[in-house]
Amino acid sequence: MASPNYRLIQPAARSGLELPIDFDDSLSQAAVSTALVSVFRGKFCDAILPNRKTTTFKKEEILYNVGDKERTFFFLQNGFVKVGTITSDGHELIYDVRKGGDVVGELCASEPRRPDRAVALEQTDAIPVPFEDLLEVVRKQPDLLARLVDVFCRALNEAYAQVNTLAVDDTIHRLSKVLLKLAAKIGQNSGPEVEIPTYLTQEEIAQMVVARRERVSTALNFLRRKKMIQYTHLGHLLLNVTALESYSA
Amino acid sequence: MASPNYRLIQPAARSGLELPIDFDDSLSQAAVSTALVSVFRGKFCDAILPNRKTTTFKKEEILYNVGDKERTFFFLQNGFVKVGTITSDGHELIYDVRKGGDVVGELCASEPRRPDRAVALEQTDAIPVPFEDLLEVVRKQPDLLARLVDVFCRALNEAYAQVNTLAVDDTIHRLSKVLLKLAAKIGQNSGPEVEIPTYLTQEEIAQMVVARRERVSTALNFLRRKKMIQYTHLGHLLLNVTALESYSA
DNA sequence: ACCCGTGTGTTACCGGCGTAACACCTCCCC
DNA sequence: GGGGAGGTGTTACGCCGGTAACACACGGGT
Repeated sequence: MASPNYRLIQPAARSGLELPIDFDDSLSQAAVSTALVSVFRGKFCDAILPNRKTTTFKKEEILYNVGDKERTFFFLQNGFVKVGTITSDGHELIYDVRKGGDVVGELCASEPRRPDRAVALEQTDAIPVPFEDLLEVVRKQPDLLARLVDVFCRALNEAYAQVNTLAVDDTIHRLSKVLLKLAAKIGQNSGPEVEIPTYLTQEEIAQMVVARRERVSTALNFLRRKKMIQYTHLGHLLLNVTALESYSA
Repeated sequence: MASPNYRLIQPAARSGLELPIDFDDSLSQAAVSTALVSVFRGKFCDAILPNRKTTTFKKEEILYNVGDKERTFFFLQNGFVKVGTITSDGHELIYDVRKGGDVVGELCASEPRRPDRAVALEQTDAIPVPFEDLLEVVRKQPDLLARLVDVFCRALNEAYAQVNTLAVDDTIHRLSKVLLKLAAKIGQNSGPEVEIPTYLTQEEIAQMVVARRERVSTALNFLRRKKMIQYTHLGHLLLNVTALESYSA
């Protein structure tokens, strides 16, 4: 498990460290999560989470795995988690990344065995809640119903969006969309750019893009040369969201 | 809008009309829908549908379209409907096919504008129900909650399954899986085989497989030569489900 | 009877991406 | 400090599948 080991690439990237100039401030809205973030915040947390124990998962630790039979949702308190599966040919595939405030594990609601898995990207605190408990709370507080439905519906929308991009986009455009999705879901404003506040290997990015790591490496450097992305000293990604949006459109 | 215009292909297919011999009777379970079928049947229908008007949609007619703003679910009474979208490059993409007993339109729950659309494949009767009415019913009859969640969760599972197959399978394997999904969702037992009881053009099948029509044409004939599929006199597909299953595994 | 619209079957070409193979870098640990 | 492990960067090769172009089949309308 080594640290960010990218090396600064060729003259093109090395020669110009100044930022692109065409920024506007529509960036702020990009960092507003469209995900499950805060959907469950507020009333939901108040109704469900008190008197429950939080569990801490270390980096790389598995919250739940493919084939697991317990039906529990996890309410993330902080940290980052990747949600995905292992494909039939044994490779990992990442559907989504979620952070504190989000819920994971919702796919267990209709299957006896989980088809997916969730793994901590950083140390993460989460509160496991049995699905039945959740239903019970919603039954007693019907005003929470819309929020529960919303969680599923948003996930469904994202899944279809993924199908769409797989159907029409090439690797670079899919990569751009993955980066924008990360910005929207876990990004933090960092000056005029948006930072992805966790370290992702190229392999992991490739598992989100659905492409080989080698292609993603080349594509990332293409975007670096275009000044659409750069790295922080920690190897975190720094995204020029507006540029990426106009590129991936 | 012409009728089934496939032509029987070359010697290989023409010379042998006898069925493959290795059938067992595990076929029956293949025709059991894993979809939204009958999830909403029974109590749900009793609670929601009485006193509502059914609308009839002719073949090719649109139940709802991309961009629509009304939030209504449609409870299908009979017929067949394709659910999909129009991609950014203007091509159609089909996520799913549903039949009488299923619900469509659930994606409107969290978006102001529909990202998807539903089109009748045959004449279809459907009962539109505003999403708010649905929530109201569930709030009053909390025992329906699990079923509502189940609808979304199954759709989510299927969407991820689609992502998985796009990530790992080539065209022929994706085609096999599409056919098996159709068998499971709308298939009818017809002797030892399962019939798809509506006519689908190769173009439509291609939109489900996510591949060009030309490739699907070739792939279908490959499967015909292998005796894994055949056509009825109406151009309906007849599937050797066990053979397809062992092939696509 | 003819034509045209729609659907199917097939092939040649070429581009994107998976595969394989390798170089180099950084960190960690012995 | 040397080696190994894990991560990144790059290229040559080959195949799958998109593109384009065309032939044929059928049915409906004039």
